[in-house]
Amino acid sequence: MTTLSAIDPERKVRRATMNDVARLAGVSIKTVSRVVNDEAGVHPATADRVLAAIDQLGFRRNLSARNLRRGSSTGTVGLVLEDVGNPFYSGVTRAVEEVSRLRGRQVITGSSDEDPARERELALEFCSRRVDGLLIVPAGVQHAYLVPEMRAGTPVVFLDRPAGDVVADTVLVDNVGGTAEAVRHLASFGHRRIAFLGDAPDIYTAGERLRGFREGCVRAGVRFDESLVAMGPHDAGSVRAALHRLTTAAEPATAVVTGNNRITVHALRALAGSVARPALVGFDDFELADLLSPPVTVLAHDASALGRAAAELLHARLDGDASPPRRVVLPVRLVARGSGEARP
Amino acid sequence: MTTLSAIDPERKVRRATMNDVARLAGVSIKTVSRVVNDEAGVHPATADRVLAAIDQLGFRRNLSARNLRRGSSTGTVGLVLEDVGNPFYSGVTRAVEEVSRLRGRQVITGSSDEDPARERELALEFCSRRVDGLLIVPAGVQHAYLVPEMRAGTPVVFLDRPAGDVVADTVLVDNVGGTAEAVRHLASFGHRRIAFLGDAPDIYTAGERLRGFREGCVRAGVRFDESLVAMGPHDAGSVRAALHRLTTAAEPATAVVTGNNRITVHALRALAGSVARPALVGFDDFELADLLSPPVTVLAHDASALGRAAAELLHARLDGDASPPRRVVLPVRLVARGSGEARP
DNA sequence: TCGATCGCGGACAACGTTGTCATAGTCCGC
DNA sequence: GCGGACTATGACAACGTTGTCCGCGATCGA
Repeated sequence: MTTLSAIDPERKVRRATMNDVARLAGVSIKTVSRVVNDEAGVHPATADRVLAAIDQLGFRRNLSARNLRRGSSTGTVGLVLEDVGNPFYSGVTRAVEEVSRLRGRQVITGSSDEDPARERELALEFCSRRVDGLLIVPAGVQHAYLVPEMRAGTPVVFLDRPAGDVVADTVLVDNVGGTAEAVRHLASFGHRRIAFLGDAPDIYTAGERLRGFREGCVRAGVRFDESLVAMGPHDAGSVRAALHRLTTAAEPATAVVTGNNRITVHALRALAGSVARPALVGFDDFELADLLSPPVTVLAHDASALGRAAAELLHARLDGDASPPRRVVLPVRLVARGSGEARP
Repeated sequence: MTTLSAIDPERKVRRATMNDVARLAGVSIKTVSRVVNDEAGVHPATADRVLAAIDQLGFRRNLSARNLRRGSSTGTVGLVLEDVGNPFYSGVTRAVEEVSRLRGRQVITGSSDEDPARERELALEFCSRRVDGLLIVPAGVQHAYLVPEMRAGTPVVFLDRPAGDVVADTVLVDNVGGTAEAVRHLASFGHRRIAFLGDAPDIYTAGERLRGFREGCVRAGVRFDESLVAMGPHDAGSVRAALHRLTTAAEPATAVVTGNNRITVHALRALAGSVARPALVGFDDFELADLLSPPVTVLAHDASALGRAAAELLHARLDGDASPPRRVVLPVRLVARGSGEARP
């Protein structure tokens, strides 16, 4: 095994083009193209010469040029989400990558950090790169900026949250049904003072989950108390403060529904060590929830399923599916593990 | 707010080009180019006409063509790792994205699933797309295939594991030192029968951590016992089986060092509920480790730091840094939380 | 033996953009 | 009124690739 030097003094070597290969092999550039593309009609001996030249020069065809010339697919898909670092979205990313790979496409990702301007910037940048399609977890509610792109034939699928003002394929999870189920579950154990701790209400999922919470209260015959709702806290400190307020009020909450995985984790950390812990059901499943004590009852839904469904929808569009836009709602399952089963 | 139709009957609209814009605005294509690129020397009135035409046609310049023509940067970076879905790597991805964004580059990712062929395929595919640089978590040990690319000026930075047979920038964590420290820690609490549960030994990090384990034993005056080493198990079942074997042997292990986050999690799940749990120190930190009971002592290192260091090294190369290849080793910190502090 | 066919290879244009250079018009000072 | 400097714009080629079409020699069928 020889160890090869990485950074050569002879740095500024121009990349070999088909022209260079053709010259070295003593054929025309078109013949090189034929060899590279496995086209028929090249004499084996000629092909060998060409392949040798390709090898010698380290030639690698320029996909930009190819795509430009062919005017067809660039073999890429753009994925705009909130944060690739969040385990939930990284699960989505992985699934999207998986599906796309099977369809011969690469994934370009970008994190919007809940900033609508950044979402737009990323999506349009991807369009400039002529991605074949876009998968977007919307940060904002205005998506008219995508209309020219969609009209130009770039299919767009929204996931996790719907678009504000365009009609397009959308894959969601059952936020309302899930949260309502959490309330029903807690009420069935006798809880009457149930709090909801959610993210900023202008985030679609947060709003929907609050709606589900409200509906769940109505259905379970539990009084919906505005003062038991805290929308917005999503970092450790604010979650801790909100939780403190909710559990030390005059009529304190005996149970809490947390609106997403991050809030759940912050809440668990805030509650660790406290004596009288409220019962808790968290939206989003997370690793090790089963190993905590008490194990955490969650509203589970599958990040992979979400990514897979969205990517498959997108690829169906790319394969020519021109049916009306679809809205897919994936189920949410309550996984009872213990934290939601304590009596008040 | 008007709701706009997504999939039009008038689908097959060709994307507008600068030519179309030029025709509509009644100027030459070059003038459009000037407006799009904010070049000086265009009459404001002309520029307005052009901008109006751009807006009307939904023109968005084709970056493929631009990059082809300019022959310069494509503004992309390729990231090949094992699995974007793994929280550790998604942290890396996020950091890489962050750094790249500040430098004006997009990230294309691909998961190799520990398959060297797939790693190679992905890396070369990225090269065909003319990424400005490559970040690779090697799956295999042969990287000679990258030499032509590196010679052609594509900088490559390896992260988390070194390359097999090329000299290039590399960012690693202190695997040996970390694991040795774990052994020292356990030994200081009186453990003499310490087991190591690692991934397949042909994975670099697994091998290094085993080496660190061995060194740690020597230094701590603990007998290194081959029979207390299990290399390879990395799914729930095999980890459970290995753990069972190690803790029920004639001279059972009283403490275990687990070789990465997945193995740690499987081990914790296998040990949950068992009465006499061995002390445990896991390589890689993970969310909620502090909330388990007992809280899990880990060898922590920062995924973000790893990604950031690698991405910054890469961008330094892209900015012309031609110094000899560097090897950066990031520290590993033992975070004592409880699971490693039980006496035998 | 002659025309038809086939296998192989090449010349050329085009994809959408930008760098270079040219040109027509305007304005200034002397 | 004229040279020169400057402004605004355009014509053209080129980036690296592939599709179209054409040519040349060999082989084949009648």
